[in-house]
Amino acid sequence: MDAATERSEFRQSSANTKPSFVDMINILVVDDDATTLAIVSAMLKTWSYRVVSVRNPIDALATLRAGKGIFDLVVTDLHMPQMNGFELQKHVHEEFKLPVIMMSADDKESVILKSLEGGVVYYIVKPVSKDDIKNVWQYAVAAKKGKSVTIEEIESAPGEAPGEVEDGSSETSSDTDEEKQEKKAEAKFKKARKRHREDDNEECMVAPKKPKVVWTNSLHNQFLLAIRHIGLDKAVPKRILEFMNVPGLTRENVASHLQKYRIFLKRVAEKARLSKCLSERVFRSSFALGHPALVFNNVQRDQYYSQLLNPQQMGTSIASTFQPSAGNGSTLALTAAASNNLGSIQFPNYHQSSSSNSSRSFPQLMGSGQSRLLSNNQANILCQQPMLGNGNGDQLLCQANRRTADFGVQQLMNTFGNGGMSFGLMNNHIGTNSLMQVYPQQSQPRQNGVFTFTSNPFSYNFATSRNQNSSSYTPLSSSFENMGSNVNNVNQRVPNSSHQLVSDFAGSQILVGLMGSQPTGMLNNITNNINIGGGYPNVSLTGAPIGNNNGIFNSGYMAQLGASSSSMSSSAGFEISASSAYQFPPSLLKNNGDNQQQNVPVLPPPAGNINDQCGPANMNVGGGNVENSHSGVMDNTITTDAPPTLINNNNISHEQELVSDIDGLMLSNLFMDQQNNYEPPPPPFQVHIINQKLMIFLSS
DNA sequence: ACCTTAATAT
DNA sequence: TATATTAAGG
Repeated sequence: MDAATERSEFRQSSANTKPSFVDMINILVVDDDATTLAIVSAMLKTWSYRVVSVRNPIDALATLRAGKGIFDLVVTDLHMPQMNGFELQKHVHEEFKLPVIMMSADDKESVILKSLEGGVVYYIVKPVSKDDIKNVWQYAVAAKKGKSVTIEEIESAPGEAPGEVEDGSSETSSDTDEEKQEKKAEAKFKKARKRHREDDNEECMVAPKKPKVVWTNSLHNQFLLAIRHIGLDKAVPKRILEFMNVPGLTRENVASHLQKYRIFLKRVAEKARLSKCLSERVFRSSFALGHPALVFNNVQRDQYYSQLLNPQQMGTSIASTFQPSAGNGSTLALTAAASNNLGSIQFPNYHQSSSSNSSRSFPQLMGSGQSRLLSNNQANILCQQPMLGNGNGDQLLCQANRRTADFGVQQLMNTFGNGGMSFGLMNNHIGTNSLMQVYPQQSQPRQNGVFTFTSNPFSYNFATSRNQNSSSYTPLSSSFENMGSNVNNVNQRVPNSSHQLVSDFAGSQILVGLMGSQPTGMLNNITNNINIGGGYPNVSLTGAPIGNNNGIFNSGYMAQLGASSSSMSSSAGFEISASSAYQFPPSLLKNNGDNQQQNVPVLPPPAGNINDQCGPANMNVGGGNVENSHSGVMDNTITTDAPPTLINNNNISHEQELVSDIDGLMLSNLFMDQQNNYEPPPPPFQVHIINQKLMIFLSS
């Protein structure tokens, strides 16, 4: 590759296109896990890199020795039996002076920092995405320039082009040797590039263009890490740049991004200020939100399938893209009807029976647009959760997992008096009512499983609940007279430290309702699968039993996918929640004598063909026993005490049938428009629970 | 010298 | 739309 070729290739990269010379770049991939190794290698190859993969660090070093001079870059796993990635990097650095990229599922900041400080040029949190590795050529090029430019540097003309930022840090900083070395290489890289640009000017008078920085998730995370490390108040472009230590990245790039980030923060703060229900504690909460890395397309899903089979390293990437729906025009059309100050909820796609209520709209999801910045990775200062709410102070806080400390705080603030958490759907009379509560989604260990959604259940999921000891229930107001209440085991359990995954579930895209519970007398241990291959199977749980360590499981699932979409970025908030209350259209209610229920929905006519694998019901919303043991208080409600049980089309017990009815109703409604026409189903998606992480796979 | 902000360009 | 650039003021 001659200089001109490379130069033009470099320019091509300005449009975020991969320069074709990557097919000259030889990458050694090291991972003891064959699956990951294969995946990463394959991904690299799709970007036209030359790839050699080895299963262990020893082989890696041997390969490097055997092919001395061939390789440009080493991509290695961190955790390997013979020698970990750190050690391998040291060896590679000492012996071959090659740049090393680390991969690991470990997204702990400390580990990432240690890696970077140790000289790793780039840290990729598994799962590795194609985008993560698309541009690794930059590291190879940077390193090569660092070596080859030395002589040219002398003859190159001094002076910077406008906009080109001199890396003054290399002289002034008190960095480690490794850092200095990297910075040196970086500076050389820049100078080399600049030199080429000058060549351009001479040769063809084409104004050179720097490659436009694409703020990939990982890059953004590096940015956030830097800010977190430096402190928001002291985080200025230069320092961020120094900390990020990304070859080719300029201070202007960082400044631009920082500007955007600050605008975002301001907007979030302003939104919050306007929300009456938002107390500071909410802001301080660490939400398990926006872990968009958990939302995958098919390709990524397939990769995860592989990893599912090799669960050695399932981690959550801190790299995330968080794109709530409201930003792309898919406003969630929830309406809240409230004739009194207690509020109620109306779902948009069925008839609301409580005619006395006047409707008012829910606003859009908060945090649309630049929502990646909202994602809850550790460096997100505000850890803000997007939320629904209306101008009347009603808030639907989509809260996912929270840290232990927050529970304490939250509970102190909770004036509902029923042991529940005071968020979820709340109105502006917190403390004076105990109507609607969506309980916090708590981190609970859960087993792997795969939900397959072949259509789009469209519902919100609200809860009333019983308290910790299951002895009393949150009363429902008359304004909810038609609302079924799926009372689940919402007893709270403060997750222990090992469960306090802030990244456990996505927040705004995914609100997970896998709520565990302390064992109570009313709850049965659960080992059942949920709706496996039968019943109302469009939500079929085809995986292993889901439950927590105590065998306790929530009894309700609902999901909401706000917009049908074929891409991650335009997908709307997805919600799965355990506890649920639902308002049934009166036409679909019947009196179920056996259960003395006035509000038992009738299964509506199915849409389309029904067979054992498809039907109007797309989710199994709960299961187990349906009872009405609280008629004095909740005489219009259905409660499900037991965890979900297998629903079998061929042999449905009475209780199960009831639940099935609910399922059918709910889910069929989800696809009915106001005229009771069924809406076409959205693209299929899947929900996977893998190693306590919930992932949504959207079809692409 | 660098940062911030706003406006505008690409 | 996201990022870059520029200009002006601190």
